[in-house]
Amino acid sequence: MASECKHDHTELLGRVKGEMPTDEFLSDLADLYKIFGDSTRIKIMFSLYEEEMCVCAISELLGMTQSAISHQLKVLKDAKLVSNRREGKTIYYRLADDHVKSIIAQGFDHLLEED
Amino acid sequence: MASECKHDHTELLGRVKGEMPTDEFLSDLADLYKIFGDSTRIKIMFSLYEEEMCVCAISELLGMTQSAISHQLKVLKDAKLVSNRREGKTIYYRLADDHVKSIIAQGFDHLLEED
DNA sequence: CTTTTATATGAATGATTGTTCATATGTTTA
DNA sequence: TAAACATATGAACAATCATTCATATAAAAG
Repeated sequence: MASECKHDHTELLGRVKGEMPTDEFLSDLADLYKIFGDSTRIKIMFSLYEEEMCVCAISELLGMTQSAISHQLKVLKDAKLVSNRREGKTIYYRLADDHVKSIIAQGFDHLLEED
Repeated sequence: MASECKHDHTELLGRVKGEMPTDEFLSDLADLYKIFGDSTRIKIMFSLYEEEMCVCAISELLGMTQSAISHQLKVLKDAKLVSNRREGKTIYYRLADDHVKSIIAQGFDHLLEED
């Protein structure tokens, strides 16, 4: 399956391989970024950046159905990127921790700092 | 299309809306993270973390076909996350800048710091 | 206890996307 | 210039996934 070129990479590959995390770790890392890689979810997380919001407020803000928002909130919650609390019939969501904020801010800066 | 709940969110929505970037910006942000959200691409970027590598070395390292690697390198290059140089028949790829490293490192830390 | 309100969820569908296969491009060597 | 080598790329296929629709759960109000 792999390449069939005639180069000799044994030295280089040995070095690089030694510094690579496990496949499992790298898959987890990809899965984490995958969650940030959807504009609906990004918008939800941005909405929650400053304060908590209930589901219907988010769906109103984004102009999307309550169902679509609930599905994405579930994805975010399963990934522990948001948490929630119930108050009567209403459920309020908030960002899980400051780490989420810093990841958003990081990509934000990257986009802004492009020539 | 939007929610039809009876809550009054006008005040909240006004506040949050004022701090939200444009849809276009948030889509670009999602697109950026989408690129990090694939384990093959993450592995490629990690491979290039310390030093440049040619295509066949990467495909040998990851145990994947040259074609698959080339396709993903194109995605990474279009997003300006990697750049390359030619040396005879061989083409060497490297990370475009330190921003890519810091984004990777950020997610890395997030995974490591979980309970 | 029935109705209303707020949210969650399963199934279906359409769109996106990663890999493969075949082939093309570009460079060196014989 | 013909063959070998390194990489790129278009088309096809399979798999993933975001949204929709219908419906379920759960709490409050009447």
